[in-house]
Amino acid sequence: MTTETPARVRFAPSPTGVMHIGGLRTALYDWFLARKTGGQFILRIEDTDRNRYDPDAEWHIKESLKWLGLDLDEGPEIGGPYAPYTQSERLQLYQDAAERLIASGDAYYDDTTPEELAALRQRQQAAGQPPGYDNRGRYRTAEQIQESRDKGLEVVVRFKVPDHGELQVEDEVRGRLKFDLSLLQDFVILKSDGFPTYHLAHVVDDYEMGITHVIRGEEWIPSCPRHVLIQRALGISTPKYVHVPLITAQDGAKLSKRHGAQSALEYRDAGYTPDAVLNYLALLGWSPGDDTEVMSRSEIASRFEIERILSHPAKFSAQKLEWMNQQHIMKADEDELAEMMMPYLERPEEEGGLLEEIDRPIDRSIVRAMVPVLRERIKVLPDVIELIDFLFVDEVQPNPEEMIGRRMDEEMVFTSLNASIQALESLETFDGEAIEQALRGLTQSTGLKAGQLFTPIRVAVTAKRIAPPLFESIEVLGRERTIERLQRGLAIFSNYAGNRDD
RNA sequence: GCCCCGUUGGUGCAGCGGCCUAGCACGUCGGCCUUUCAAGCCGGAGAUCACGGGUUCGAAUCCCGUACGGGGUACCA
Repeated sequence: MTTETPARVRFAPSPTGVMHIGGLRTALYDWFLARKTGGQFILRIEDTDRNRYDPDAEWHIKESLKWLGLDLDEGPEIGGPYAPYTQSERLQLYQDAAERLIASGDAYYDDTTPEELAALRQRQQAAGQPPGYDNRGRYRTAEQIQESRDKGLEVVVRFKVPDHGELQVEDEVRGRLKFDLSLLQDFVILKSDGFPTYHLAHVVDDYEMGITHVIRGEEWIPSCPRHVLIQRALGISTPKYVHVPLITAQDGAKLSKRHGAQSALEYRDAGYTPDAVLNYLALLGWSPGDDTEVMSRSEIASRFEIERILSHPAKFSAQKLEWMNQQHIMKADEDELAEMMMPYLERPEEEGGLLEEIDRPIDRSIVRAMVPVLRERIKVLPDVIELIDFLFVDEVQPNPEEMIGRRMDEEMVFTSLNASIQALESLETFDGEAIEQALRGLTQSTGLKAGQLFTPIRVAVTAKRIAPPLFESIEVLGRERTIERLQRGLAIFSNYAGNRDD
């Protein structure tokens, strides 16, 4: 492995809503790079838009990172050498930077009102011209600005973009990007409320915090020259830029509510494991270079390379995610898997948990015992519920009709039930192996085929047509309850068969 | 409109000038196994590598156009 210098990377979301999986994927790449190079993974909250601020968002972001297991080295609350890590607490820094830019002639105060801007835009549209600021504020005098201030008009600070020239930016994914500066208008760096815009704030912070790699979505490419311009004017270094491709929905459009779950925690609630989501997301925009798909987080972290990040957008496939989840469930440690299943079983019935009548906390030893046969039968964790609920209730309600399987008659049902009751009663040790031996032996003595023998038993014991393997189920249910159910099944079936004959 | 990025089977990737009669995975179809359901195993269908020009002895791979898709064009990030 090549020796790499430790990367300092930051995940810098804006607290404006739930954490989208696109953002999560970016955080993932940050984390992988930090872990692989032995660097730091930093969380920075970019709350410079007071209008869109959502007080719940920060919690949601942290909860999402925690769930995925992306541990932070620095961030709000936990702190770090560059605290604070919330931009609204760092305003002085941005204001100082803006003043420095004004002093050097790279920025200026602008009192153009929103109304004027709107009117300008309208005129441009009417004239068929491209909309954009016309840099009119460049020519304001200090006196004019003061006058506006006295009148109570709002003043912003704009960055002065060179009128012409080409600016090149090195992107780690796409190579050299070129931009024509004559097409870029002067842009706001400090808003009239004293808050910085993204452009100023993140450039200042990335520098202050020693960020080495800026990993962000490709929607930032067009404004990248602004960032480099600010850096040059401030005389600070440019970090490595890593613009990662977008994640789109099946129809190629931006992922949204319409396309199924979008927030990280929704996937948690739906029963996806963190490892599977992490694995799947990692592959959406990156590949290890060979055909390996199912990987542990440490394997991904060690194989992760910026050079292998893709430059084209990836479509999110819920189907493949399901498969990935299944793969991780099948590879998981059995004790851990049982623990992972518990919350889904325990949650209230109306939230998809076990029936209300079943007392909580539920018996985890039952779940644990069934894990080996459950794991390859579920795609998401809550799938276990309908597979094993019969083990938790006192009584089941088998449908006698279902006891008559394919190529079976009533007589066979009676034979199966009677013979199995007898066989199980006389068993010395009641474990899966003994149960299997005893019941399989019955095919000889009764002349029934396996399917004919087991179908009535399955229905009587589980009241299901689709159930986990029988022998394990019976072992976990216990001799007494199994026999009880077989007898009750027999009674129900007799009643059914009797009525049917009449 | 203008600017930027992208384009390999339905989907996600491999491919970084000859080993490609384009490989893997998901999905799909058929079979085997089998106490149900899964899992597993075997096999099939599915791509003129968006299109058109170059460069080269040779291009999915390099260059240029076109088309299509996406992104940006805010006192939002």
